[in-house]
Amino acid sequence: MRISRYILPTLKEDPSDAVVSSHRLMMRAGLIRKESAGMYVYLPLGLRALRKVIAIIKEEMDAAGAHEFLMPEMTSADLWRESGRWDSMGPEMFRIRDRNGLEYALAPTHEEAFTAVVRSLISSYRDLPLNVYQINTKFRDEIRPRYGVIRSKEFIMKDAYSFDMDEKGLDESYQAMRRAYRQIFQRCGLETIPVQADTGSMGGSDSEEFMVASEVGEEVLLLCGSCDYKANQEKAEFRRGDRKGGGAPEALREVSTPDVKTIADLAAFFQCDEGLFLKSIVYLADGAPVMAVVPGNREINELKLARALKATALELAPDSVVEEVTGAPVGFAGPVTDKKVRMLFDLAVKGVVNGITGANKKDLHYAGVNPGRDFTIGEEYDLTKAVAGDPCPKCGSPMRETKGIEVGHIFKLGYKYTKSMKVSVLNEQGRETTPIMGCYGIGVNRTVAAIVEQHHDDKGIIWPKAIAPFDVHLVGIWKEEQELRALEGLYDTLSKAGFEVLYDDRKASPGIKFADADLAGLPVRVTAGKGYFQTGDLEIKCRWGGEVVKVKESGLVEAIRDSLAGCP
RNA sequence: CGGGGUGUGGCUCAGUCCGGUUAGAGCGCGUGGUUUGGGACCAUGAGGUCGGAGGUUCGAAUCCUCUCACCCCGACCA
Repeated sequence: MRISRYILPTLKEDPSDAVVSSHRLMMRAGLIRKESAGMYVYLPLGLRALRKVIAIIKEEMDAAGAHEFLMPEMTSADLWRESGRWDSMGPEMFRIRDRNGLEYALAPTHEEAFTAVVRSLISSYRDLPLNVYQINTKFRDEIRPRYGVIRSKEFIMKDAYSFDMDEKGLDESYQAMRRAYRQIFQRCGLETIPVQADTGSMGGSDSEEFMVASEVGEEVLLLCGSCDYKANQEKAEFRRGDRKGGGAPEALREVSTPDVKTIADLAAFFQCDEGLFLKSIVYLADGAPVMAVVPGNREINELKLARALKATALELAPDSVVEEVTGAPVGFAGPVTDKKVRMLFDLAVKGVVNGITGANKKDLHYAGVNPGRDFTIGEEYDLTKAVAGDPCPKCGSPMRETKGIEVGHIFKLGYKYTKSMKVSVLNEQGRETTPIMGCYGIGVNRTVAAIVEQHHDDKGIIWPKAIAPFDVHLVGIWKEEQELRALEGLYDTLSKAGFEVLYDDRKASPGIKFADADLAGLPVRVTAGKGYFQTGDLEIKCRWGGEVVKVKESGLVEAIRDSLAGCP
């Protein structure tokens, strides 16, 4: 491609609204433009990179035996009503009506749509297993789109759904996707951290997220320093064993604590470790009040709590409910009470000796609180967030925290959709059987952004060769028309050799051309200037580093191949 | 939704506090010329309802009210 006839609107300065490097560089290199908040235009160069990622995903999905579909992006409300998600999805789903008042969703995901087609396509166990996928636009009314293409309202996703006869089959489908995903990201030149993840309200057992470590990541990961335990914070467990307090159990006593409500206030007031307090927080789980009791030095992991409760909706109870449940203003709740409220205790609570907790009376706390004697631990779960430094649940070594961008997610869906949408096939015995599903997503746009995030320097992008929009950046530094003609020949040679060449034939100063080449970040740069016109010397430079290599035209193709081979 | 911030030519920004001629700079763009191995130089030119609406005033980019958009932090969300 000749740049003189291409669209390559590079920017010398950082756009004022881009705060992360991938967004900045994608704008500056002329890959994308913003249409409005959370919506982006792909310019030709950006589209080429996007298509490379898509091609790799397709190849690997097909190789794994999945079948590509193309689904409507506007999906009928009836479909969502069947699964029950028309009501449960909430405002993140765009809903529209046609002129007759019929309701539709701009699909944020396609479980229903795929389940419905597959239902019409299968009737026997012989039709399974089946893995179907598409690469298509998704719409989500994000509360806050940000980081350019990393979190947008409209994005491209590869979503796949597997259907199997039983859990064993599902596991095979799942493992096939685990392998495919590793292959896909590896081929994209993207180093990902597969972590154990929560399956959310979907239920199901296994779940793995493919994360790219990044300061701008929106998820927190806990990684063990010595074994292979990796989990996102929503799921992460940690080894228990901490005993708080000590000595002989003291008598339960009331302590006047006027206006001392928060854990920090309490720690200052009682002059003791925050872990000695039993923080008691009232939630509404599907509308019913519950009290969660955790050590004061720990944060509640609401996902773990919701899972323990098997609740679909969990929210902090409003003050009025707290007062009703505890009989005291907010800040004085505790498990030592006669009131009948469902209580869940974190695993660490039983290890507290002579703890301190709210007395369910205004301005009063109990000290010398001992589990078992002063209250009964009925329901005990892991309810707290793991943080950096906590011991690994597998090996006990301290874990560290990293932020990550989620680029892929695979999980076992279970029967949620096949049951609610009444999918069944006949098994070998001729009995109706409900297939079990798996679900596998990749955020395509954010994969591109993550690659840029992972591979760049202060001058621009450094594309892995598999994703680079072109293979070779041919920089022609010419003055005379005859020189330009000679460069055309060179461009022709390289194109015929099978390279995708971005050829800078512009009448511009060398500085501009080199700067643009660095920004665009194609893996191999070939420079043809004075040396070429005088002695036939060409220069090859790899964007990934290394020295400038001089070659003659006869050895050029070979040298480029070598250079590309040396690139990630 | 709460808090904070920004809207001035294609881009990055100054000017706004303290109202006062034809609204500025750099980059980019057009033309002519000189240049040409790391974002050249000279000359000349085009391009702006100062986000929008209303108001105050002799006079508004500047003050007031409303509104829209965008960015950041948080909340929310699977």
